[in-house]
Amino acid sequence: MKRDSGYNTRQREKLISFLIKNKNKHTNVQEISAYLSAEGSPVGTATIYRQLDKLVENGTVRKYSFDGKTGACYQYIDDGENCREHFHLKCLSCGRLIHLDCSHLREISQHISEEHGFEIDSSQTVFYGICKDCKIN
Amino acid sequence: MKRDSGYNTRQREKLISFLIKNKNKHTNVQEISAYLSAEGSPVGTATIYRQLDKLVENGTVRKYSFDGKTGACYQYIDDGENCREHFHLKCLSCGRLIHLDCSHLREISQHISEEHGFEIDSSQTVFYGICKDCKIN
DNA sequence: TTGCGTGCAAAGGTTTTGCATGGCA
DNA sequence: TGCCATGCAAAACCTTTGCACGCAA
Repeated sequence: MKRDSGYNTRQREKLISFLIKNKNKHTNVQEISAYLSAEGSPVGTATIYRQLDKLVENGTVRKYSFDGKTGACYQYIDDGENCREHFHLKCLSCGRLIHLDCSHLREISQHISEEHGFEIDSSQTVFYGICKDCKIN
Repeated sequence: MKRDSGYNTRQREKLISFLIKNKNKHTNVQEISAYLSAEGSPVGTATIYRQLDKLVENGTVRKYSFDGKTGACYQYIDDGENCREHFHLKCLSCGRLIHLDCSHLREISQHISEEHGFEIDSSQTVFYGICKDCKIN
């Protein structure tokens, strides 16, 4: 993972700083832009998109596309949690990202690989749905 | 399921006809519009969206929102035939969207629901990876 | 006749792109 | 100095909406 690729600009630092601070939730370009402006370090929208693209590319950030309507969401991924080994569940209601390490699920990769010839990249794959807590309410 | 709700207009018939003819694959508004125009029965984009909304509403059509970029995909749902839930595989290399209807995979939803209390929305969930063809090359 | 359906054009929102300028290494 | 990064504005897209007219029932 080439986390340090690219120049180290003020905009990039502010962006990553914000993403890390909000790594426990998903955020979007609008939110990022508003925050950075309010903080006195405005960053152009185009730049935000371009930086996010790179971060998604090198695995630092994960991108979620729910509805084309709402726009994409982004979330910083911690190095420590080895997210390549397990799957993720993203709650469409509360936005929580659940790390799911389950042997039963690991069979899925194997099955799809053997029977369908498709090699799943679990670091990019996210199951969307409604989590336990949100289902109750 | 109130399949016969609404007026029976020429536009609606042409649209449903096209959807049924392509029920084995995903289509989108652009494709629908182009086809109907080429066929000599052009239908306004707004009308297509409005009709699709209704069809999705009453369960005749399923809507998929993968990438905000590509726009939404739609698929006619047959009672009994292809109305079972299925998953999608998206090749990160060639971009192909593979439509995967497999009983083994259907267990996944059930497992995650029962063991982890998470209700998967298969219309939003996509497995990312490398497809058979791209793996060879 | 009634009121939903349609088409057009305009508006809305997100994301991308062109181009000149700025700034890291 | 050589490139990459940035910002602005414009463009590209997909989708929705307003409004007058058309048409099914």
